[in-house]
Amino acid sequence: MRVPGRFYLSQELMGTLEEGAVTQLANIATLPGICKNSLAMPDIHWGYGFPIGGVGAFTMDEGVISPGGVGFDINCGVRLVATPLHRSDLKEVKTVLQQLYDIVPTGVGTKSCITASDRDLNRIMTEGARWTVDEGYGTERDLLWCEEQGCMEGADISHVSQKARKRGRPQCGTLGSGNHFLEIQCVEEIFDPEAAQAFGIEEGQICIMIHCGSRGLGHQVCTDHLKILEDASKKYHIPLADKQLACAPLKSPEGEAYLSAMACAANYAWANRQMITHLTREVFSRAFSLCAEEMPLVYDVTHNVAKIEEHMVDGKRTMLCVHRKGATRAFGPGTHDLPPGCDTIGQPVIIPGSMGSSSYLLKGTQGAMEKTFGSTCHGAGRVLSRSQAKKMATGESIQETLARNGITVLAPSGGSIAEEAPNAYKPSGEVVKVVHEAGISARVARLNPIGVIKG
DNA sequence: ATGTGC
Repeated sequence: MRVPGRFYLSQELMGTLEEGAVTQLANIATLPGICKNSLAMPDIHWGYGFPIGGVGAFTMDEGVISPGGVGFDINCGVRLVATPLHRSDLKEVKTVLQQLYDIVPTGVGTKSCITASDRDLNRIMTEGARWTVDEGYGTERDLLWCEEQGCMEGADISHVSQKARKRGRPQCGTLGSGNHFLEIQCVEEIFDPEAAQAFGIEEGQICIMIHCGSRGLGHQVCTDHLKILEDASKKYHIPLADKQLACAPLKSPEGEAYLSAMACAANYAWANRQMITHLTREVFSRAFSLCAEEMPLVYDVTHNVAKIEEHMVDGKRTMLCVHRKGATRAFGPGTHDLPPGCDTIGQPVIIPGSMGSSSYLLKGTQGAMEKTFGSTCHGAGRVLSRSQAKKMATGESIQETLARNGITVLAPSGGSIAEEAPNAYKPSGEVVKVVHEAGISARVARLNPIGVIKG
């Protein structure tokens, strides 16, 4: 190890720590150009190369870029959409949930209501959410309340394969599967009234949370470039503790090619979440006569990406490539890329809970800038594998249990519910408590699900 | 995560 590995965990979560994930945290610290520490958030679990919940920052001169530090679902992320509705306005959740389920394509291999043309796809990959808004599916304001305004610089479509394009074309505007979801939630608790007001959130308010990523396109970009970077690791004589850490110097043609293809996939994911936002607004417009302006975006975060950012290292401003894999940016007050009116507050941070458990709205802090390259956790984090979870309970029994707690769940199959059982994940409240107490983000609000659409 | 698997 070139630097120490550091993780954030509580006594309560110690039992969830997998040895393999700790090894992966150590492996990150062996890579060239690693800066200060390899880091793990309290939702750490075993992943491909990097652990999920892992953060690694690398210097531009000596450092590397690794697809294993981003994940297969490039720009998997979460957005929160507000409504003017109060919980008392939503007595019958089943009808509106069914309408959402009917309009948002859900599950593996599903196709969108629109198939993007080749020219559309070029714009989706270079302009991200801007494309969706320009097509009439959203407002200018949506872009302001989105990390990077929903578009990452440096996207070069020449590094995205035809295979990736073919998979991506029919999928813009689809939810996907696994832990991806669309939830109708209610703001249960406000911890920080000033920040909640700045973010446009109040107690009792109905919101919609959308969790999804770059679908088949991002997956294919990752697969394609892993192959290229496996060869590049040998070419540049980078010793790998694990083949899954395939990487290339940031300043190499192979490294730059991955970064530009990754940006294309990241932009696709933002266009995708924006399209799903539009579909959601269509349903609420019909059911409650609400226009898009009455359903503003609270914020949109990515939790699977690598970004070139400036950070203070030993008192010096330093450009770094920060890999966040199952980790969320949590920029504090006075940083750049904060949404309107949030300069003294910090960026909104959205932490989805597991099915049936609370999600959280946090804010970024100065502590995150000092300790974690402006990063925090991304969610609950798995404790049971999908196959283990499936053996514990049937989808139907989980659905019944949640229904008794007033939560309606719609999913393509019982199996997809069983894989995402609440007990397959760490308790989100405990994960959030750790990042709050460590000062790497701060609680603003807690939201509880009322209706869940699982992918 | 994924047209789910060497």
